[in-house]
Order: sequence, then structure tokens, then C-alpha cells
Amino acid sequence: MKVLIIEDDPLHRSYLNEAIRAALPECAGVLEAENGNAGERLARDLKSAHIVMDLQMSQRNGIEAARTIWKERPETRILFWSNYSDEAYVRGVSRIVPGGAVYGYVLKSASDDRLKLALRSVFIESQCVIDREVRGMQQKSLGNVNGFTETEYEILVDIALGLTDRAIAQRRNLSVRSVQNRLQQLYVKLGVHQPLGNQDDDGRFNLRARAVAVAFLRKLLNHNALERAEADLTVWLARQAHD
Amino acid sequence: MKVLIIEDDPLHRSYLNEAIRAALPECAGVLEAENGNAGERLARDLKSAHIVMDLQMSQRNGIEAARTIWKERPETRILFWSNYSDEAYVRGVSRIVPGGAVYGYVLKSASDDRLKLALRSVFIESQCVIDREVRGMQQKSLGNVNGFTETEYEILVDIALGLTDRAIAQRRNLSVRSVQNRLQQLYVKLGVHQPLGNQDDDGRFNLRARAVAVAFLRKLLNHNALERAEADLTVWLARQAHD
DNA sequence: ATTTTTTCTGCGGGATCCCGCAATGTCCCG
DNA sequence: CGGGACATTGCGGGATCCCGCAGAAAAAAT
Repeated sequence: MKVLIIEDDPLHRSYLNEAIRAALPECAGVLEAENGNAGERLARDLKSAHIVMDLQMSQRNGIEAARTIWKERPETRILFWSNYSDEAYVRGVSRIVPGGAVYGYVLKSASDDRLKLALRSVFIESQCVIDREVRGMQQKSLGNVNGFTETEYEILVDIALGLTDRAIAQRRNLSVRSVQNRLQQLYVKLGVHQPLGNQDDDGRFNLRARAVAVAFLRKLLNHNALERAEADLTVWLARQAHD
Repeated sequence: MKVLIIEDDPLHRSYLNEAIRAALPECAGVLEAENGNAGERLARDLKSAHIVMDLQMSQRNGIEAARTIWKERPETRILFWSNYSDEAYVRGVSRIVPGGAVYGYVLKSASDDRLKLALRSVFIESQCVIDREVRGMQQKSLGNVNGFTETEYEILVDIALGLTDRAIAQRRNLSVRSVQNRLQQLYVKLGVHQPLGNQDDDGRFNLRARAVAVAFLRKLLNHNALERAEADLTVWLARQAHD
């Protein structure tokens, strides 16, 4: 068994390397890549089926890399090892994990033991391991309780990108009014909706812009999510230009 | 001489600790804090005048901590050691550094030697050391060439928070029209302004929201900056409520 | 199959935003 | 002192956004 590390911080990389060797004595070798691009290439060349990777890397972020790796070989086992449990990351990961795939999500703040346990669970026992904190986020996020549905999240991303109602309608195949309805739901759920009798905040906030701000503050959106969305938007715009 | 480390990643903390002991043999002791709050407390209690700190910590970010530390003792020497050279960070730092203070800004991706050199320069030689990459950002940012003036940045933050034109006018003591004028400048500088003859993008983008998106993508804004701005906004809103 | 619930859609109006035009004020330089 | 560069403000109009109302369509429940 070989393990591939994809992580841009050299300190964390060497720490991981040691942890892997200690936790997996049957491991035949450990390879390292310092960004998503190199990681994808190594994964492809070496057909490595065991990967530990960071999200949030400068060159190409972990979610993109994981997506293409899983697209090529869905049985690959990936353990995400991240600093953050931002809802944007959690949602991004659970969106791309193939059905029945084995993976894990451990925070860097977790203890040594927990990391090693996760390594064995995912790579040897074929068992998914999700950090409790991440797990909580996942439930809050995907369960509808105080969480956002896929469509609500979608429209949130669209306004965060700066699209108009009309453009969103075009893109999502909806009428303009429907887009506005969804925006309404979003405003309510984000707690941006101004209570009617309130004189204080009256007219202080531009709901659309405020929603984006709140989403960022709550880490529902983050820089990575925005970058991915922007990339998607760009290809859509290019496609539109041909018509 | 004692040195205080403020850094939330334990790996980086111990690496820093070693680097400091190696670079500064005359150093009598190294203390560690794992977030901004603890760091401030230690700095105050120990009157430590030599600090190395990370920006972007979970509890209380580095800029806030540095601001209060410098407010209490402006002669404190702080070496910022950060993963990123986001314009938002650079601007945030240069906004709070007291006149004549000695400080440094080194990226974590820098070599061992560069870090040690910076430690000696800032703490022993009383000389400012700014990483070249950060320096470039600083010039691009503060020099008006392709950069943003303070007022433009201010209004960018205001719309990112989701304020209406009227609210901004109130807050900044301007007329609504002036606010809109400044927004105009901002749109032009961010390259969001749609060229009139363009049929393609016509009406696709909500300029206000798009400006925020572009600013985030360009790292002119980031999560920390938004959090700080939100805190400021909250106190202003509270003050308004009394009138 | 019918009822219930949810979502989608059009209409319309008030608020806000985007921005051209023009007047005024301020600062600096010759 | 006069003139130029620039920021500020008002006015006004067209575009967009916010959202209540109500009917149509789709999905879910009974």
C-alpha cells in the first residue's frame, strides 16, 4: 500500500508523513505533493488509491483536485485534513463524494491519536470517519433544520457572484419572479429580513448585499467556494456567447 | 530579552520556538500563546516588547490583537508571520502600525534563513523587514497606481457589509449623491463598469454585488477584514440607536 | 384519484440603485 | 487674483430590486 499526501504547508506535510508511517506500518511508501495539480498528476500516474489531502491550497484547491481524482477512479480513498469546518467546505466535499465512496474529514486541531485512528479506519477498515465538529456542520447543513436546501444555496452563490435576477433566471431556467421568491426565502433564513415595524434598521441594509455579507461571516461562503463558482460562471458565460 | 509567540497552529508554534532560539541566542525565554486574547493578556502582564504573531487566528485575529497591544505600548516590536499576502491583510496592518514603530511582515513560505534574518533585524537591529511579495502588494495598494485610495476602500467595505447608499451617507457624513459618485469610481477601478456598447454582459451583473465579488476574488477583502468591519458597524449602529 | 402542500409565474407598485448633467465649493499653482 | 483639477451636492429619469397578491402548475400526501 502506498499513500499520497497532498498538502502545501511543508511542516504539516512532514508531520503527516510521520503520522502515516507510525499509524500504518504496512504502508510501503509515502509520496508528497505540494498542490492540487501535482497531486492529481501523481494520483493518476501512480494509481494510488490512498490519499490524504488538505483543502485550501494555493495552486488548485482540494475540492477541485478530489473531484477530478474521484471522477477518474471513484474507489479512491481520500482523507481530508483541514484547518476549518466552514460550512462551505463541508458542503463542497459532500457534493462531490461519489456514492459508496470511503472517505474521511479530520480537523488539523484534532489530536495525534485521532488522526492515526482516522488513517487506519479509512484506509484499512474501509470506514468513513467524519470529525464530530464537521459532522455537526453537515447535519445542520443538509438536514433542513435551520439549514439551507440545495436551491437556496445555489441562489446564494449566484447573488454572491453579482448576477442580476434576470441573469440568474436565465441560468437556472426560471422566471424572474421565481428567482425573487427564492431570494425571499434566503433573506428569511439568513435573518436579514427586516421586521416590518422596525424603524431602526429601516432601509439601512441592502438585502441582497447584506445576505452575502452574513453568509460570509457565517462561513457559509468562503473564498474557495467563490472561486469555484466564478469558474463555473465563466464557462457558462462563454457558452452563452455562442448563441 | 523575552519573546512572545502568538500563533494558533501548534506545529508552527514549535517551529517558531526553535527558530527563535536558534536565531537569538541572547534570548532569555520564549513564551507561547495560542490565540489573540491570550496573547494580549501575556503581552500586558509580561510587558514583553518582542512579539511574533500570526494573522488569522480563530479566537481573535492578529490585527485586532496587534492594535490593542500597540495602543498600550507603541514601542512593542511585532513580527507578523503569515500564510498570505492578501491585500486586505497588508492594508489592515499598515493601517494600525504606529508612527515610527519597528515591525516586520514575513510569509510562512519564506525560507528558514529569511525568517531568522527577519527576527534579528526587527528585534536586534530595530529595522523594519517586509517580505518582497508583501512589499509589492503594499506599493500597489497604497500608491495610487492601480490601487485604491482610503476612501474607495472605505466605501468598498461599506457595500460589502450590505449597507444602503443612504446608510453609508449617514455614516460617512456625505450626501447620497456623493456616495454614489464614490461607488462609480470603485466600479471603474474594479473593472466592473460595463462598456456601453457591450450587448453580452448587458444587465448580467448587479454592479454593487459584483464589485464585492471581484474584491473578494482579488483578495482585496477577506473574512478577517469583513469581521473587523462588521464589529465596527455594530458599535456604530448601537450608537445610532441612542439618538 | 382527490386533496393538500409546495413551487412557479405574472402583475403592479414603491423603494433603491445607476448615472448623466450641471452648479457649487475647495485646494493648489502660476 | 484667476484658472484648472477635483470632490461634493442636487435633480431627474430609467433600470433594477423588493415584495404582496393571486392564479397555475407540480409534487406530495391521503
